[in-house]
Amino acid sequence: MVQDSIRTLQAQGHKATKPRKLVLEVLEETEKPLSPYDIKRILRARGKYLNHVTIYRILNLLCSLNLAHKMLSSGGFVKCSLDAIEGCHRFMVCQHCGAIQEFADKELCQEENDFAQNFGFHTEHHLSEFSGLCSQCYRK
Amino acid sequence: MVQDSIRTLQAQGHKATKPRKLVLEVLEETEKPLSPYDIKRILRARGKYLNHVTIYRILNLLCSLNLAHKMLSSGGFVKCSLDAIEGCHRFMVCQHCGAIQEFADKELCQEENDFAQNFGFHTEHHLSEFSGLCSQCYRK
DNA sequence: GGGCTAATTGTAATAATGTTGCATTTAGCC
DNA sequence: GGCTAAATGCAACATTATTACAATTAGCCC
Ligand SMILES: [Mn+2]
Ligand SMILES: [Mn+2]
Ligand SMILES: [Zn+2]
Ligand SMILES: [Zn+2]
Repeated sequence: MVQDSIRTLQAQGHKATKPRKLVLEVLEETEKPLSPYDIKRILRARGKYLNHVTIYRILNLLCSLNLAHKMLSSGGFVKCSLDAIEGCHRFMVCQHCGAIQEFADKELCQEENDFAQNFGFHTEHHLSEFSGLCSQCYRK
Repeated sequence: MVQDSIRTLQAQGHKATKPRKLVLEVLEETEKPLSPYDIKRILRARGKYLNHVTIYRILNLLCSLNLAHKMLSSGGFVKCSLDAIEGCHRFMVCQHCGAIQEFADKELCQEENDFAQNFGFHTEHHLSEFSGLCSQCYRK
């Protein structure tokens, strides 16, 4: 919910501005990764004008608060729906329809940590992205 | 080894050109993610001049043959050292020194496939990146 | 509600990154 | 050593991203 994100913003001392609400709404409705200029175009089509500099700044802020995430493969931004496990960002991306599905799994984190440990590597953050077909697209 | 990559190139019907060797050498020596323009700068400092368009094209080719990989988090390119499991690209990145370590693990792939299956998602490709500290940097 | 002020946004200019079409060069082959 | 398809270079352009500073606004106080 956009409203939840707004509350988190305010709880951290940031203002609930109109541009921030607009960006959050677009991300929430679209449910697909969007570039800053995608967001600008979508808003323009609705008669709302945001400067691209503003959009960049808003996306940076949202990511720093884990309210949005920059997709690894495409570089597009999505709204985070889960309270991610600290430093862990995982998504499935349908390569047919583009829909994304966020997920989290403590066990997977643990196994990855153990695995890396074998290399002497001390893991702090996990990023992972699966691409494939969502259930709807797979049926076809 | 650069020589291995060159052989793979030729085996696939591509030419072993001087620019391709230069790009492979830089990637191999550096062992850190590099942008196309990073590569251009490094070569220029050595008195070698490659057009950025050429570098883009070489990196595209190398990635399409799985001889290089575009890092998820930074967008930089690295030389692949392993014959990756089909459609699976995994790296650890030291957030202190920037060194990267490629890895592969069939079991992890299987677990991820199973996990996604619970969402009805049919996984084809796995991308993952851990960030943390390599053994050297961790000791300090 | 109306003013105050720090936070936020807009503007303009610039930098960095990436792409395209076509001329020129070169690797691999005979 | 020539031939030719493949690869590279060049020029122009398009897109994406950042910076400095001016204008606006959200949240707060009264
Ligand atoms: Mn993230
Ligand atoms: Mn790859
Ligand atoms: Zn789908
Ligand atoms: Zn390190």
